[in-house]
Amino acid sequence: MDYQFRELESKWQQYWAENQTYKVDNTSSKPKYYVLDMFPYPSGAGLHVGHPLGYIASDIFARYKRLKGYNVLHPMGYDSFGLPAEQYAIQTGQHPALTTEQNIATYRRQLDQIGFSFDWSREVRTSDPAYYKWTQWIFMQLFNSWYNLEEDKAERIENLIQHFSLKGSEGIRAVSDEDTLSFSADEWNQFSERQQQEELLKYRLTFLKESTVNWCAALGTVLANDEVKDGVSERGGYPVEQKKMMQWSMRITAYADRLLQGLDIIDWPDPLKEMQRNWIGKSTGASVIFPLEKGDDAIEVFTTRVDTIFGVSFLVIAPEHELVSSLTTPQQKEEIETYIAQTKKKSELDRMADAKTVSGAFTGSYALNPLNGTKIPVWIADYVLAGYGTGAVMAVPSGDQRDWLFAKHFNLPIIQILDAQKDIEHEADATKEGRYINSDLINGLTYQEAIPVLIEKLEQLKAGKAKIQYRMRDAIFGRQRYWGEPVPVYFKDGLPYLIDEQDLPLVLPEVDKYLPTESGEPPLGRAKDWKYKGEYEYELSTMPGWAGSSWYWYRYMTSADERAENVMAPQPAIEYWKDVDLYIGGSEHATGHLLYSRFWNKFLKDLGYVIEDEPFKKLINQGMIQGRSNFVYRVIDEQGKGTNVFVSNGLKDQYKVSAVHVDVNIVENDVLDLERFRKSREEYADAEFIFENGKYVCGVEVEKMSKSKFNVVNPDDIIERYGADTLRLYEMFLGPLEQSKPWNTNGIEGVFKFLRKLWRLFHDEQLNFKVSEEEPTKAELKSLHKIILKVQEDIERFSFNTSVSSFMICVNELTELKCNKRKILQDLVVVLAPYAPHITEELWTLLGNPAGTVSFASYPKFNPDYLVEDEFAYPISLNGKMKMNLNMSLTLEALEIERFVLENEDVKRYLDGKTPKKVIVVKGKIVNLVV
RNA sequence: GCUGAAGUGGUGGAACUGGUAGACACGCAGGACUUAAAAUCCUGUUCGCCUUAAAGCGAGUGCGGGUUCGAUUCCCGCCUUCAGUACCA
Repeated sequence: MDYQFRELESKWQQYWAENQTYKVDNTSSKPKYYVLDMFPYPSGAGLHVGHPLGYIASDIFARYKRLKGYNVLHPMGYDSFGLPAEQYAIQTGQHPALTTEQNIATYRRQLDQIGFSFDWSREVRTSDPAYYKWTQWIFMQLFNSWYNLEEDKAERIENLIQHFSLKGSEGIRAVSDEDTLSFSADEWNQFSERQQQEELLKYRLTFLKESTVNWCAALGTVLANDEVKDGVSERGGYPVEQKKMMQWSMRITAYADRLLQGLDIIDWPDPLKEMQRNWIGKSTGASVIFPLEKGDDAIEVFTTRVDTIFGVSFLVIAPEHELVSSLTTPQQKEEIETYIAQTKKKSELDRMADAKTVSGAFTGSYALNPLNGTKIPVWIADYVLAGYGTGAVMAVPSGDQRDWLFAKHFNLPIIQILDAQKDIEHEADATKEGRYINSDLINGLTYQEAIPVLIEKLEQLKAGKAKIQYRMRDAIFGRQRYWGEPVPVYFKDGLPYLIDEQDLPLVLPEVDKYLPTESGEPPLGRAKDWKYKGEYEYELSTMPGWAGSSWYWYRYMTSADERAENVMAPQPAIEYWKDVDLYIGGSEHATGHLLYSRFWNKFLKDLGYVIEDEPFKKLINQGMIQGRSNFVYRVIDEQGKGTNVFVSNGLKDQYKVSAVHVDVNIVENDVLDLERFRKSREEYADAEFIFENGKYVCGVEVEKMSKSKFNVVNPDDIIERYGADTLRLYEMFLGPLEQSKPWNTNGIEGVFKFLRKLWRLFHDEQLNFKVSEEEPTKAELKSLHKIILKVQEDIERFSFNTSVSSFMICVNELTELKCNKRKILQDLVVVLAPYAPHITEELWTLLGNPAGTVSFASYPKFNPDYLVEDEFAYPISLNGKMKMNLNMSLTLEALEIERFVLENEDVKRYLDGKTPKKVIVVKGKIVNLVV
């Protein structure tokens, strides 16, 4: 039989499904290995050829680990809450659950035909109430916890309440809001319920807070910082403005330092770790309090260069700073108000674009340098951000370029503070070298010496202390949307309370429309009779997209039928699987999903629900698959109108043309299929062409893969034409997994030919299955063991593309050797099985093995003896330039090699009578003659 | 601006710890089989020079330097592309 990939692939896919071949047990004597893919949002467009790239890689890895004797967990599911389904619901009135259901069915069908070894009994969907019950449950745990800095971990809120009632607020070191009260135990006990709850809210790890949020009017919701790109929403590109709103937040900042430290122990790509470090943005410095010249108020600043404090010639506070109005003197009032009005008008985008122009206004008031009492003018300027630090900076023009520009612009003094600073008349010099001058008590000291002196002095004066500042903000945890997890909270007297645990899940109610209410409340406000215990108002916002994906890998640890109703994940399962050994996904989740997941994981660990500090031990980023668009060039006539004449790419410069996207599916190797082009659109029906070399060649450009660019390639089409094994191999063959690259179907024939060639090794001329029982030759064994070693090395360093080439080389060699020996082919089948599971399953069965067992065979043992050579064709180079090869025995030592080489006639000819100055011999590698 | 990644034939890419640059594949050209096409197979294919040919010579991994017997690989400077981030005090 010929290689009938269609029959063969569907046969095995059916077999695997019916026999639950990839169902995994939570008890096994084998070591565990957990391979996870970032789960997809099931969009209406279905999978394009770029989506499965990472899944194929992880599947190869999972299958390889199985062959290596591991018990492998490789699950898949859907992040099925999200905006697109809701936007679609708004437009069509169709319930997002229905759309989502349909989209998942499409995804499932597409995934199934690629031949993944997923254990589907463990599937999760974040929008399934049985799943989001536990997302809500985790929210409740967060609400019922606070962060104890003494223990450096989260604890139950009961501990805090107990402490308050016994000792008051004394001795509590917690991550909390700024405005916590100081009280005695008696005072606490006399607080009303309301006062107590209000106070506790300042400590809870999820809490309600008035915060400035990114409000996206077009989407009708709040967005997290990582959902806003360049001042517009990441999804849809709508404008985003700053707005103050009461919002649920997550106290992720409590974990900032642990999130930072954890990066050192996980095996992730460095750029990704770097992104997380930047996002967390830890800076070490000091807070310094500048008392005001008049009144009792003071301005607190954060600085990383407290050593420059004697170079401070003015303070700058953010226009939103709370002291602005009290600082503004009557004479300056108009100027300040004009400036504030002006900055308010500027959008985020303008502010960014405008980074170079200096602007600001003087308040008219002065502060005092706490160390020497110097009078310092206080200015406002929008380069100081209200949200970072204290919203105030001490300006040191001689050491900071921004301050320098400001000082020059407004004619403020520039004070030199280090003798090593040079040319501060022309720009700031941020050096830490040299010794201090003009600096009072640190004059003559170095940077290293000055810091402790200053910190001590500031503490003594109660005017400052060493401080660590983070850029990361607490995460806003609410969206004014319908299609998300309801927050399990109701309100009594305006205060939030959790619903009873036994009332979980709080199921998403039905609404008549998926739009905000007339009074501007979120869509949940439309739900009829939706009240807790028929009485209390529920929270109307829903959880953000990242909620459901922040713990899902634990849900996979048991199959659907084993999932006990009363736990997030059963303890024995967590103890067995522990963490994810390999996580594959895109780097676009660097500061969102991957940070939030680590945060929730650490929290769950603090409370003792999970075991590992870090959830994802090793992570690989797969590169993005870009689209590769094709263009035709329409000739424009003298009137500037488009004609129906199209000119081939190579000749387009001779005409006035406009480029038009053409569907890549009617183009092959950049040559246009004219018939299909004419049929593709009515206006093209009588198109005429100007050819080059008798063909119409299309132009090419790399762009995002999208429908509007007609460059989407659907895996279904590839599978229909070449089969899933070819698709899998080709996606890997395209290049290194981690590199972004455009999809180009042009080379796929080569991979397909390879599989046919492999098939033919097992068959005679008449395509009858035929293998020989003869003993293999040395050459055949060498070829086999080369591939055994190569694939093993490649997979372990995630270099899947090089394995595919090596498979081709191996099959080419075996074809050349006319090898059809069972002892070679059977091992080759196992080595190839992770990459091409269908054809290998078939060949494995033809070889007489029990059906469906190749996945659990043993990876062949590599024997280095078969690769030992007795001879080597040494490259002989002259001054490092390769000239010729000379065959020599590998037993020869350096001196013998040198003699042999110098006696060779051809070498003598190259030397042209000269004697080499030096002869470099590297045994088994190279000979280099230096003349 | 800062941080990170990358730059190799017509194309995707290989060369893993400094040791034969261009493996493997696509495309292209030529050939075999065929009435023809498809499929399959064979040969060639970095560029330039020289040559009827065999062979030979020279250049060559973004650019300019350096270290080394030897550099795609290490070091210094620069250019370009992509990604992240953006007045972070």
